[in-house]
Amino acid sequence: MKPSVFPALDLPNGTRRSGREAEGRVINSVVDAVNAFRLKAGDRLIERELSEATGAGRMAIRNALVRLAGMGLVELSQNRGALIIQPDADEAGQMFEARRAVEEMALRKLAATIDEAGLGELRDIVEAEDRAYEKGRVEDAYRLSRSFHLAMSRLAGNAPLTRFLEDLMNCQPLLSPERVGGTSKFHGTPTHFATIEALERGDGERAARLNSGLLCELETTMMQESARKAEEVARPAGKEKSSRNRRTGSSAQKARRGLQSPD
Amino acid sequence: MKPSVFPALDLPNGTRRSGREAEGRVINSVVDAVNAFRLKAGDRLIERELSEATGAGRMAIRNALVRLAGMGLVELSQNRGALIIQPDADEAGQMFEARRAVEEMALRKLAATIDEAGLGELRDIVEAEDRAYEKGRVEDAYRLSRSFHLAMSRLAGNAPLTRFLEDLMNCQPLLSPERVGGTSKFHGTPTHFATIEALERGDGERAARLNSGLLCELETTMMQESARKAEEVARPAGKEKSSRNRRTGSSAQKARRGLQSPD
DNA sequence: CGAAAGCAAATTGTTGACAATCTCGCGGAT
DNA sequence: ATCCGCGAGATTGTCAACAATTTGCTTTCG
Repeated sequence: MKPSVFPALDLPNGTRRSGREAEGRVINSVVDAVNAFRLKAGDRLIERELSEATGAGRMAIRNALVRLAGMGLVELSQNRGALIIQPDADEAGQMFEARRAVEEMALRKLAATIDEAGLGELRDIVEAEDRAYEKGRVEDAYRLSRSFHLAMSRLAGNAPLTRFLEDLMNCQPLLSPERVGGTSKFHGTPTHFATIEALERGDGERAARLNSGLLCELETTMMQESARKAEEVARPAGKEKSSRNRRTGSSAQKARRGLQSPD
Repeated sequence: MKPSVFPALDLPNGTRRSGREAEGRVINSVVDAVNAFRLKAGDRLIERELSEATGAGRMAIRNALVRLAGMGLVELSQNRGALIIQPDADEAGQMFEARRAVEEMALRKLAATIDEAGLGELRDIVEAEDRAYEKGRVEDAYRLSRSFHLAMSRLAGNAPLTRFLEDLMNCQPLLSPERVGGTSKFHGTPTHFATIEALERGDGERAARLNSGLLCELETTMMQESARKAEEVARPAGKEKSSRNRRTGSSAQKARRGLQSPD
């Protein structure tokens, strides 16, 4: 029995195989698997596997894949199915830049409009994030950091920008070969606390600057991580013409199932 | 014979009924119809009609509708098909705000990176826009203005932000009951020229300020237009509890075919 | 031994028929 | 006269079978 990238997800007896509900289940499965690093850039999404994992019918799965493509998380190619996108360094930089633009706007607006309830919500998230870091629960910390940035955008009250930010954040795990932000190297909570303080004082400029600085740090860290990994890979087998060649490569695509098996 | 919302679009003999190509044809038809004000907020998109208009098979049409929903242009509801979205005043404001955020970022970046070729491209577009205005070709002027804003974003070199801006601009015709920007009331080319000059001098701040100011003016004009229209409609029949009620209304949905027929 | 051709399995794309649901006009009752 | 139920038609949702394409392996030839 082969292990699946997706969690067991035993279906409650009455769960429908199709419909809008099933479509959402598929989308969540993929997004969660990407966020948990069970799916990596370039991995193939095979309809049968998704069907077995989520219990959804083919129609629901195909719709989900089209929507995931619209979210920019997967790439559809004719007769060859769906791949998780493989952003190169340039595309990754653009995504960070877009995140900065969206969050800057949100923070400037938020400083002028946030109320005590909103501040409380943000504080609760960052405190939970801090506790998760201290206890070494990187998975939770990662999720809470994500919640924090998303909550800032949501509280700013711009739905289209928030949806866009959500899409960008779903791509984030694909920008670097391994998780960054849960390790000792990178710890965002101090800046998160400072950002909340700035918002409290109504200083939107400072909040925006703090946040953009954090995102720049994160970007730098992830790029270094990528470069290090790329060098490691290039050392033993230095014959590849370009890192982009994996896209047409054959057996490399097979490296799925959560653990990479480089040949 | 009933008139269609969609242009004739005689299919070349070898045109396929399905596949990626047909999907794109359907998407373009809908986007074009919205931009040309042949489709209005709340209109239903019926699979059979789309099929007849574009020559696409049902599969291609359903995929296209899912993608259009992802673009935020249509709303899908179970067993009831696809409707063009009906943004209320608040949602419309958010879309303008999002546009300002994206274009501000693009212009600040562009001022530092644009070259003579880019400036030439922008100048060509605005000059054509100006000529179109003078000759009263509002359709062309509208399209060229759109091209101008999109070109600025594209030249700034951020693909995700440009795609997002494209989606936002596709929704723009739905934010006001009738075309704004081709009438004598609103003329954007002087500001467009000034923005190019600012970019030429490397003054990104001024370019961003000019553009945001233009967008604010446009927003104000469109909101006034909306308010005026709403008042007109409310005068004869003042019993509606909320403008949002049309969403569940029955016969009002039937008001399609380019000309509205209020009962 | 390496490379090209070919074959079989796996995967995706498409179609048509059928089922489920919604819409809207019609008729009857209050 | 108005409201409620109802049923035919229209529209969307689902499925299973089939077609087309790709993929990876094997075979064969140089």
